[in-house]
Amino acid sequence: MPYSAKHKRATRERILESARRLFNSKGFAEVSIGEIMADADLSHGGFYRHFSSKGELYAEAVRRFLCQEAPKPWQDGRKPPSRRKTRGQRIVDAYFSQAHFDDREQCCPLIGLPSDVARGDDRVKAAYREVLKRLLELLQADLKQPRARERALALVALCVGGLVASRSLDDPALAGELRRAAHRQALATGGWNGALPS
Amino acid sequence: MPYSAKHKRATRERILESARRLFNSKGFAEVSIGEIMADADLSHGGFYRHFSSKGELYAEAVRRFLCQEAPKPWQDGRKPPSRRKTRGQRIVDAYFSQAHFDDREQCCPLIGLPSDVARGDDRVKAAYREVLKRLLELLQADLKQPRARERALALVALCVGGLVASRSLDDPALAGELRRAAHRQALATGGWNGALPS
DNA sequence: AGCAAAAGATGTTCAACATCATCTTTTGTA
DNA sequence: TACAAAAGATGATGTTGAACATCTTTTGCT
Repeated sequence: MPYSAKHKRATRERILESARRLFNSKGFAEVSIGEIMADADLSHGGFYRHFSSKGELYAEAVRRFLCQEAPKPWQDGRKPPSRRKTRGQRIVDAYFSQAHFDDREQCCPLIGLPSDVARGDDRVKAAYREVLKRLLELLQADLKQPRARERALALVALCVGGLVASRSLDDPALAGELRRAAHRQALATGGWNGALPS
Repeated sequence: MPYSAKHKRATRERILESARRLFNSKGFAEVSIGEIMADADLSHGGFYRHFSSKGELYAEAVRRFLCQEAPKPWQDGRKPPSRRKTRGQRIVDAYFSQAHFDDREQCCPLIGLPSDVARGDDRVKAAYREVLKRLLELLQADLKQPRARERALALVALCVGGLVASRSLDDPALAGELRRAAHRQALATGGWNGALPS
């Protein structure tokens, strides 16, 4: 048997990785298989050795994206971990950071592909739900206050809305204002207070 | 000159109306010109008597949609206007209503087409900004409290995020919970309190 | 009524693209 | 080193849809 099984898996990963980035920044219909394969340094024809259709690739790529545990660039902890912050606050801070705002490819999938998810098949929707639930549970666990769940839900809405809306604005000043206001509100909702980074 | 100028304008409106609804529920790439023209009871060929390209139609339709003043179904005031509510609260209540959630075609454009706007041309982005600003100003004017602008900005984020995220969920119970939590939080942020309608 | 000009319908062209068939290259195994 | 089987490349096919050319219908005007 030629080619190690490892190689095939690695190639498959390369395709998925390219697909993930391209779909996330441009959306399903705006990306062609040829584009994805070229991005992965392959010819378009080899595609069907790995996936049976564009839709299957999409579901798989989005699912990977939504479920991957790997830390994103905007989640790095380059700054001193600042032990004064709770986990929830760190999440919120990362979420509203300029880096996250700017990162089209690695951003939180909850905001990266809202409309495609709505159109996607069941597997995609299920993955979206899982990710949202995970974020929700993280936040909820952090809030010791009464009505923690409701607050956590509101935080999710604030995070998603703050980023989605500001992403859509062509006025950087207004976009920044919106993002920071949402951030500040999120900190208040979480019961976290202090200076704003980013 | 055959056909009254009125007729042409009316036809153009029909096309725009069909385009608006279809684009809003399915997105740019997923709708064909033929589909739009059929929806408007016209053949695809006549399209170019009114618009020079699909992109132009899109920009125009979205712009119309974003800027139209006509009240949407979910903004109706069928219930007793309840003079206890401020304008801001009425907006927020309408925004988070079940009817608004369900209304794919007439929903607030800020949540209806987030990803298409990001890809759209400058006119589309400018229109999006205008709408968001208008909503922001409405809310801000309603908040007499200190930091009214910041609160209004946070409200916008809550509204957009609450709807976008819950729209993407395949679990109706969780979606409803998220929507109601965002609603409740919005009421608190606005300084409005009272029972929740839906 | 007859005409002309514009609206709308019908059909064509062209490009993009998903899918697939087939050919070539690579590499593990004997 | 030779072979074979799978990976990957090349090229073909069919479909879709945007854009456009051209034909037909409608209707305001004389």
